[in-house]
Amino acid sequence: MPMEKTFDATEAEARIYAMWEAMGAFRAGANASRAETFTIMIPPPNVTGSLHVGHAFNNTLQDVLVRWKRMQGYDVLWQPGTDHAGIATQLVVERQLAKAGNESRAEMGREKFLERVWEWKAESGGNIRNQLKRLGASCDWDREAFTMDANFHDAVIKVFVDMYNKGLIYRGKRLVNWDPHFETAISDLEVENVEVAGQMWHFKYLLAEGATYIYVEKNQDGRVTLSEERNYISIATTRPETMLGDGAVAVHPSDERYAPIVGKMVEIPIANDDGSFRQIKIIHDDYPDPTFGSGAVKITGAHDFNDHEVARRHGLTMHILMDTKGNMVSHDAPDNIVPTRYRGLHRFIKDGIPGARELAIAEINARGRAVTRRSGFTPTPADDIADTGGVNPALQVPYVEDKPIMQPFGDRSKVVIEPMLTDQWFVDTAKIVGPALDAVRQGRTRIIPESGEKTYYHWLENIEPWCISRQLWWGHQIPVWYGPTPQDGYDFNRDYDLTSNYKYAFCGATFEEAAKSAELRYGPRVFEVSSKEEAEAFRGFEVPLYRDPDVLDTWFSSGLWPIGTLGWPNWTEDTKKYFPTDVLITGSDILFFWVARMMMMQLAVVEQEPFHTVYLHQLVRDEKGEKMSKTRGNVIDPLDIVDQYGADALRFTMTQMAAIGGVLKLSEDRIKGYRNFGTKLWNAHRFAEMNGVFDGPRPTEPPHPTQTVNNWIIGETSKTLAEVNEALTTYRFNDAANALYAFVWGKVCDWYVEFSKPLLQGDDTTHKPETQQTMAWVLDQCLILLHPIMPFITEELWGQTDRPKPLIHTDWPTYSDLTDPKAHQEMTWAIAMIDNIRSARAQMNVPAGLYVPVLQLNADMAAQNAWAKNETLIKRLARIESLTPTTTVPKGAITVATPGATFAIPLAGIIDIAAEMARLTKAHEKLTKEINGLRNRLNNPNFATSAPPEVVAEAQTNLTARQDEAAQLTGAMARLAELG
RNA sequence: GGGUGAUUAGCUCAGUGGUAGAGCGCUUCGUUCACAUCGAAGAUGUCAGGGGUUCGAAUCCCUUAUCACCCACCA
Repeated sequence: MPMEKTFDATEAEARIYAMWEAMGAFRAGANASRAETFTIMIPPPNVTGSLHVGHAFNNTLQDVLVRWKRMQGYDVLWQPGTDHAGIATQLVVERQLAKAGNESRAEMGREKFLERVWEWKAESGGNIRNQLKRLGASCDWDREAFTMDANFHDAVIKVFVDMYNKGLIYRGKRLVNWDPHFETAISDLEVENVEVAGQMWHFKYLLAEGATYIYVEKNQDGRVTLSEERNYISIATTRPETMLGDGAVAVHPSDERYAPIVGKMVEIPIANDDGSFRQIKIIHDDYPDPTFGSGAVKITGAHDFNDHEVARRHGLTMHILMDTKGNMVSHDAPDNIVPTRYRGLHRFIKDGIPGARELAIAEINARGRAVTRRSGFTPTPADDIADTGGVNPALQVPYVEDKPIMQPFGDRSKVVIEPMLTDQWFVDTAKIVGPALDAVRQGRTRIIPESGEKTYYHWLENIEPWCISRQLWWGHQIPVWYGPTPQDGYDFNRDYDLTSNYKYAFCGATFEEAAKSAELRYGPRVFEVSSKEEAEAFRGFEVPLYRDPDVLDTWFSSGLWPIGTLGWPNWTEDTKKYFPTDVLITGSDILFFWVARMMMMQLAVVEQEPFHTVYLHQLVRDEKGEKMSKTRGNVIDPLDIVDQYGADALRFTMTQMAAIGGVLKLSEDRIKGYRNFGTKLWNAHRFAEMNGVFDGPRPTEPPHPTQTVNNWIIGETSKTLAEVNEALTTYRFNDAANALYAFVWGKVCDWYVEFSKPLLQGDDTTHKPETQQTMAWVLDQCLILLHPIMPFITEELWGQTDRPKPLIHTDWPTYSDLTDPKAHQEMTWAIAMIDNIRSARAQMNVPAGLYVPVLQLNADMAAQNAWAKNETLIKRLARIESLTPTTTVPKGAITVATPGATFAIPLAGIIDIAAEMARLTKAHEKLTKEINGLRNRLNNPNFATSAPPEVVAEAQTNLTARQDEAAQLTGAMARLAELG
């Protein structure tokens, strides 16, 4: 049955993928003919996720490598799987519950809620897998892993316990980024700063007991610009509500303005419940910048990262002002410093309800402790902010503020992050960072592009402790149980997050394990309870231990992805065989989140690098270079592309654009272009089929034909193989795709198929069969070489004939350079001649279909030979009727100069002499320019002595050739001039 | 503030010392003869500006400008 005119991607892709799966084509070790392994771990997408263009790009590149290596006979494992994605997943399920009007998470309790999450995972966790399949991803799906699988969980817990026992994990009260919406700590890396128009307020902090000082301000020349007696220090802040927790006011030691009052006390301008004002000290610290604001900074140790450092240096009390929801704390504990009227208020205006900030401003304003603007400040209309709630606008200064926002990953909401002083678990990264740095520095792991290494060093060399606890339910629960501290009694009645109440911690993979160490302290009286409330209820009985309710940061578990998916902590056959893996392919945006952590953790756990190469690919943007986002409405859904143009077109486009570095701007026009490429390949096969090329057996070895064209295309094929190998070895995916595009379209279709027509369509008993054989072989090579990038259409074309194996398991070729130098030279000449004749004809408006007689004025041996051997082909492609040697050129002929030969096409009456003269002049000018350039180089004595000989020789050859051509043109112009 | 990278054809981008490239778009011509998802021909460049190294620079160095991203951030 003859082939269809085009490839039906939708129908064929599903059928072919099913065929591959049915035969187990993707299984680890499938088609392995050698012992070496090649392992890639998929960067696990969120289990909540659906495929976006970033995934499509990332997985296309992985699949290209995997298919290439599999065809080469490596024992290939591409390990798929998904990440449980703590926050994102918990949120999805919570929203679902709310939507369905179910009990909330809090109402249903931890156990029941987790059941719901697992149910949800079972229902929709497989979406992304099916989407990856549509792309053609050849993962070993039988091994699909999940970061909450039982074995993976064991690995995670074991690592926690080991690291805990080695002192690499500790619990501490630290200032962390706090998400008041989810009420959990988040990683520094998850915070994104967004510029917003904010305000800065200036307030007077009065000196205690009516003290005064002379405030002197100087300009840069040291001249006094202001000198007055003051009883206050001016403090600027963007967050007035935090002044309730101030521990001091800091000024820079070099700041002369405040030298007289350092060490004195000032009053916080918000009254305590009893009407008094809390007093704090003015201290010296290097942190304040004397040139910014008033140069004096209020220090709120519990709610600002910089202030926190200052407070620690000076041993200041850190007053916690807010609860886990971002409201002012309302409990009655004696250490609550918040005045009664502020308790329970949100920290700032929300839903139109004024919060602590607005109340504070109003009170301060009423007391006249706002600082009016100093001279030199010109108010603008923007200063009159609408929602000031009766506040004197004079004391507000507009200010561009960087607000920390929860990074808008997936479904997470944007919420302003609050620095919070809480008890959290940390990895002491400084202790494990060394091997991860050395691995890259010493080249055991290479990062591509190299700039990634610099970024990697920069971050790791300045690494901060890693907060790994999250106040969520969905995730790996921290394997630590708390027991009572004897001196505190059984005191669990304080707020878990907001107190420094120490509890004895016992770590173990299971309760039994943790209990063993607990018994060393308490004796054999411990038992497990499910919560601290329950522990409280058992006060006075035996010793109740309750498990830390927090879970581990998702990145802590995904940091173990390479080894955890391979069976570790057991050293299984798989672990031994496939670990360490080979290459990690991922976006540069998760270099710190994930790559650096995998390096640190694998090295800490098994002292091996998890992979030898990290390829950081571009981030995908829209055609304008903007991030794709739902709000911008510029999202390209890769599955829409697959539906419309087929997976191969998308894959080829992405591969072709995968240059090293930069961003990838995806546009639909390109995809369309590469869909056309598939059609072109398809039609070349159609041509072959119609010409009996596939009638005989397919040659598996390069044929040895007699015809120049056949030898030529075999040589070109071998060059392409070398280019593709080189490109993929060096991760230059775009080079591989471009080499194939240029070969298949530019060489095979544009020239070889055309050249082959007279041979195939004649009935010569040697030329025809050898051309059929050669074309069959060449087209097979096209399919093989393209398969890693365009697996579907190539497999479909491969299957047009009976084959021993499907293409996916066909051996990647190993032949080396098959170029026949004579064939190469002849074809180069023939192509140049055809190009030149076509060009001259087109420019002189010779009808395209018209066969013309051509006169040969002169030709060197090579040219004569090339003509003689390929006369039929050249005549057909250049539309030449006959070639006649001659010494005289008739009137009204156009001249065509070609390497080593000059031709004339007599076109009396057809041509326009002026146009021909213009054409020749233009060509001559171009040549002259080149000749001058070459001559200047060669005439420079330093060139001959300094440049490599082959460069000099090449320049000389080029010069001779150009001069030759120019001379021919000059002759033609002279003849033409005689006519005119 | 620190870091990294970018600036090449109308557009999107390759190109790490040896005659400036691709795709798309554009212009002209052309469909019985694999393919109009096509073919043939053509036009288009101070390789951001300035300086330096070199026989030779889009490429290496310095500098200026603009832009992008990452990290840290001024209360």
